Amino acid sequence: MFFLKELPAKRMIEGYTARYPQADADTIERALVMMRDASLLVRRIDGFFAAGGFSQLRFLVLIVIDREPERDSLYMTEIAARLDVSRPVTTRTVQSLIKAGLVEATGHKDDKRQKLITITTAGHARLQQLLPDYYALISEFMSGRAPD
Amino acid sequence: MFFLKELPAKRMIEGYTARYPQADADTIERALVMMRDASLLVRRIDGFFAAGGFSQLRFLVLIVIDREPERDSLYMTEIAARLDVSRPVTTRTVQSLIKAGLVEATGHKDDKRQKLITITTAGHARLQQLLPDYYALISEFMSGRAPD
DNA sequence: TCCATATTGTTACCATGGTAATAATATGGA
DNA sequence: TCCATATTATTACCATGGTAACAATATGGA
Repeated sequence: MFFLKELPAKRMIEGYTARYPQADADTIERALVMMRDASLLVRRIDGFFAAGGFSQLRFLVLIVIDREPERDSLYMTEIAARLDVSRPVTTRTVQSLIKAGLVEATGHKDDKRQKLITITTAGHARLQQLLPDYYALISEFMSGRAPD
Repeated sequence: MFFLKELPAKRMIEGYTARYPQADADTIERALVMMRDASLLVRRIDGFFAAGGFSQLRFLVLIVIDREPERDSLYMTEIAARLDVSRPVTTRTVQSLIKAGLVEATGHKDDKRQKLITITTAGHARLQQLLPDYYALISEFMSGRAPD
């Protein structure tokens, strides 16, 4: 997360960057605007999921399994890789999804270390229920934002 | 933070949004790209500050006090408001800055509840030391990113 | 004036991200 | 074959965001 309600005036960034020619003020300002807008949107999304006792990461776990072509399940490590999140966080998130009955785990047929995660019927239902509101929230947020 | 290494193909978003005309696929994709890029940049910045035993939020507290026109100090609530961060987090962050000797607190002249936070000489030095690398990091990140 | 209400900063606690270390299992080269 | 090494998932713990509740203090209307 990045917080700074009022971004620095471009004049101020220029004052800082004048000594360092590799950092031009326009680029810095674009980055600060991006981080602030993204943080506000993430905060809104987190609030949306938290209100339903859920979380964005749990939702994204369902998404990456659901959208996998040719397959309907993924191993823990594959989920971590597709989400670019650490494996301990994947463990915790998937366990909460199992507890909620939205996914289930089965063992690999010969590698006993691996766990195959599959979305349950309830998980698919939850995903379909959340998607429209999720997209509507993003769409509504973006409509109130200056174009890039 | 938002994680999803591979964003959904626009075709997939269209599949989801076809039923919900208010959410057009281009807008959604733009939001997902923004959140992913911003999360990657924030992660890089957090790593940069953590490597020096610091944090982005501590840095931003110094920034908002330093850049305040006509004044060289701010009250806790003012810091929280300018950073759009909760007051408990402000308390904790400012306390760590005090412990590090980078800011100091004095009381309001008649309102005994309020605390005035001022940057010390060491704090100004730290700020000047961090700024060039901070801007260079952002600049370098943005140069490897597709334009909006 | 004085008491209900608001405000300031803090504490306590929860959620969710990370890294380091570990146990169980697989693998591959001597 | 078998032992060093790698990989998978997990546990333990840390950092940093949040809200709820609190004590101290200020304020304003009856």
